[in-house]
Amino acid sequence: MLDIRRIREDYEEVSQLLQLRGLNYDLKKIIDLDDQRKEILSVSEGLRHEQKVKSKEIPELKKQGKDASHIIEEMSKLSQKVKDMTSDVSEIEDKIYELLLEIPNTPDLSTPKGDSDEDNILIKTEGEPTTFDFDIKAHWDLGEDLDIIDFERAGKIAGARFSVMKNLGARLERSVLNFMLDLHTENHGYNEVIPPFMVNRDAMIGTGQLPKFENDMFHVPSKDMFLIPTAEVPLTNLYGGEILDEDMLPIYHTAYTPCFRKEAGSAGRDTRGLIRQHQFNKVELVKFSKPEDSEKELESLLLNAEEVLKQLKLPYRVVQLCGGDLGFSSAKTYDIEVWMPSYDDYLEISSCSNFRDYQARRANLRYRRADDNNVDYLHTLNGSGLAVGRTVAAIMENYQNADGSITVPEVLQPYMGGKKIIK
RNA sequence: GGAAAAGUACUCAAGCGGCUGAAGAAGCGCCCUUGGAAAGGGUGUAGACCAUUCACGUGGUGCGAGGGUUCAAAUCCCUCCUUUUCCGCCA
Repeated sequence: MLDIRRIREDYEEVSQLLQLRGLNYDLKKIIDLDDQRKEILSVSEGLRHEQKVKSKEIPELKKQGKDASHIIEEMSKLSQKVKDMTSDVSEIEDKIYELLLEIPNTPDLSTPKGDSDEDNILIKTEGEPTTFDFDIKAHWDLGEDLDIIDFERAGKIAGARFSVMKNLGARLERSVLNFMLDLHTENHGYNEVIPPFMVNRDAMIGTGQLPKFENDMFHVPSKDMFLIPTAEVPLTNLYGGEILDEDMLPIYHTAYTPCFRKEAGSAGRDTRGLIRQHQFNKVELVKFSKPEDSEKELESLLLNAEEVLKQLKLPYRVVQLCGGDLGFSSAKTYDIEVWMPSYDDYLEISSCSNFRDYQARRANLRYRRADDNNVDYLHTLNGSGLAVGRTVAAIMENYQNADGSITVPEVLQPYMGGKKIIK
């Protein structure tokens, strides 16, 4: 969440940055409440002080065998007043907190204005869209024809937007995620984690999914827990409430997890194939960095994610998201989009974001600086490295052959038991 | 899921409702001793957050979390969380 002091002191700047998102937020109300809070607080703290000093007289009097009832009576009134004011203060604090939770992060200055992906800025393009000298198939047709994906039976046991991977399809999925994890741990310096796939409410608030987007999440009522929509949630909250030493930073984590999303509001979109599922696999990259380093950490994170596509020799491009497309908690996001032949277009396969101190404030992630021993919020970043299901789909489509078979990308062949082709 | 015990500062640990805005130990800082170190002696030592102040400072909060009782809570009551042990179930 935003620092309330920053909202007060840089009111104009914060408002203008938020306008890049194309929506208006009522910051004045927060400031008004904060004014109220301060006013009541200073009075109640004065009374509290009086209460503490005076109540010391009671045991003194009692020790001397004197009657203390008049002081006790007086204290009783004072105590009630303090209690009332304290609860007023905490009521206002709760309100402020609730309002702050609803305000998204301020976009980076470089963020283009705009309200759809058409306003995103093209950063770079790698490779050319794949060309074919035959009629191509979409990955869902390839999958069924090769008997490596079964959508119908998935519907039977779970419903729409689920899939069953089988045979070499299951093997391919596993190969892809192992390849990604190996690349990031062995070449890019990430430490592997297997986190819980369900988290509590606090964790979901910490990264910004709650309270605003509860409808998009799968909820387990009996435990009031949520199926994770991304490994970002458990990983980013890993050090919640802690104060890390500066020499621990930066911390790089990578994790494979399934991700669960209701995809509410996307009815009718991408209904076929692996693109938009209620459950999909993803390898996530998460970084904790010092504030002054987060900008360059985002660039290297992006390169780490790109490297997967480079090694798989899949054509892609990178865009910077405009204000309207930017995620709630993010200050700056690059999307990597892979060439998807059946779409005849690029499709998002990774989102790499710098959240700066926004999530750190929510999740209470801090570190102690070595030079002056002061405590400060650290910065969090994350990116998909990559979405596994979409990567599998992209491989299937880009590597398809005229006879309906699929060539296995070279770097995956060791993971596929040496197999060079799926047919 | 059932039963029991426990959660106090970086760590260990004491704590009869007011003398605990938290004993003691260890650790760490500084000083003495020493040629230098160790040992020994002395001495200092919550962290974080909030308010206020130009600042030194002052005030508030804090004993797993949140409520409650009381003039007053680490201490009494309730709920929850975590850890350990035992039982049950289970990959």
